[in-house]
Amino acid sequence: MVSQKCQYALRALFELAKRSGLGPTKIAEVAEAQAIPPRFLEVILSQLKHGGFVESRRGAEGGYLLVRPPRGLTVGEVIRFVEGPIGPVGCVTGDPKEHCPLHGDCVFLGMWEKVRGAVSEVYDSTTLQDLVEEDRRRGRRYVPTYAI
Amino acid sequence: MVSQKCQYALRALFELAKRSGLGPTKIAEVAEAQAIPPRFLEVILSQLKHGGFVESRRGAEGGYLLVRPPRGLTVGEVIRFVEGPIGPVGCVTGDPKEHCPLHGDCVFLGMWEKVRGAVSEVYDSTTLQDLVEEDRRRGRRYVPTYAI
DNA sequence: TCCTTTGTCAACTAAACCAATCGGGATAAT
DNA sequence: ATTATCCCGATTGGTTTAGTTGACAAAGGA
Repeated sequence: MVSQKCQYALRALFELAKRSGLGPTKIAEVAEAQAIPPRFLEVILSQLKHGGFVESRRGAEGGYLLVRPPRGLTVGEVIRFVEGPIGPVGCVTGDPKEHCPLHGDCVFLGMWEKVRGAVSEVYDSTTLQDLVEEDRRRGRRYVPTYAI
Repeated sequence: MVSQKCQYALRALFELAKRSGLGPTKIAEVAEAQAIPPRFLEVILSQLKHGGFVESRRGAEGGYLLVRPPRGLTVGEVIRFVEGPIGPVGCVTGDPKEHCPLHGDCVFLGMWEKVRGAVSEVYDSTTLQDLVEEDRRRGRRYVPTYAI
C-alpha cells in the first residue's frame, strides 16, 4: 500500500513535470490542480526539496520547479524516497535490521521476492515523462492562463 | 506491505498444512514451530476459523486442523481474508467507497492496475501445497514426536 | 464426579503511524 | 513598505498495529 502522502508527492511532481520549462509553480496552484490539501503539500514539497527532486523560489512569483528532466525521473525513485524500500514484507527489502525469526530459510521468501521484483519492475520503468505523455494523449495539454 | 498478523496467519496455515491428515495440532505447537506469540496466534486462529479456513477440537488432545486440502488453498485467499483487497492504492481495489478526487481519469491509474495485477498473480498462483512441497524439497520433512 | 487440558471470547492497552494543521519567520519582487 | 510566497518546527486527532489479559466453556480421563 502506498500512502496518501506518497500519492500526493507523485501527483505534485507530475504537475510540475507537466509545466517544466515554464518557470516556478506555486504550491497553491499545484494543490488546486491535484486536489491536495495545501498546507500538507507544503510539507511534502519541502521534503522533496531536501531529497533533491525539486527546487524553490521564494517571494512573489515564486514557487517550485522540477530539478531533473521528467524523462529520467522514475516513480520508483520517488516512492523509495518517500516510503522507504519497496517490498511486501520487511525481510525482503534488504533492510538489515529486519530479520525472519527463521533466518532466511523461510518457505515464503521466494514468493515475497517474486512480488518485490514484479512491483519494482513496474515502478522503476515508469517515468514522469511517460505520465505526462499519457496525459497529453488524453487531450489534457496544459494551457497556461495568462489573464484573470 | 502485508502485516505481521497476516504473515503469522500464513505461517500457521502452512504449519497445519504440513501436518494435515495427522489429527489436530495445538496452538502452542504451531506457535513454537513458527515463532509466533501464542496468545496472539490464538486470536488469529479463531479468526481463521470464522473464515472457514480451519476447524478446532476442544479439550485434551485438541487443537486445530486445516478444513480444505492444501492444494486448493491459495495465499491470495488468505491475504484477502485477513487484510482485505489486494492493491497498491485504494482506488484500484474495487472498493467502491474509495475514489480518486479525479474521478477515474487519473494518469496513475494504469500503473496502479499493473501493480495490482502482478501482485495478485503471484499470490493467487501460490498454494499451501506448493509451500509444503518446497519445504520437503529442502529436507524438512515433518517427523512427529511420539514420545516425550 | 472432579480435574486438567485445551479452545473461546470480549475487552483492553501501549506504541507507532498517518494525515493534516498551526503559527510564526524569512525572503524576494514591486 | 507591502505583499506574495516559501520555510520550519511543533502539535493534533484519529487509526492501526501488535499484542495482552482475564474470565469462561467444553472434552476427556482418573
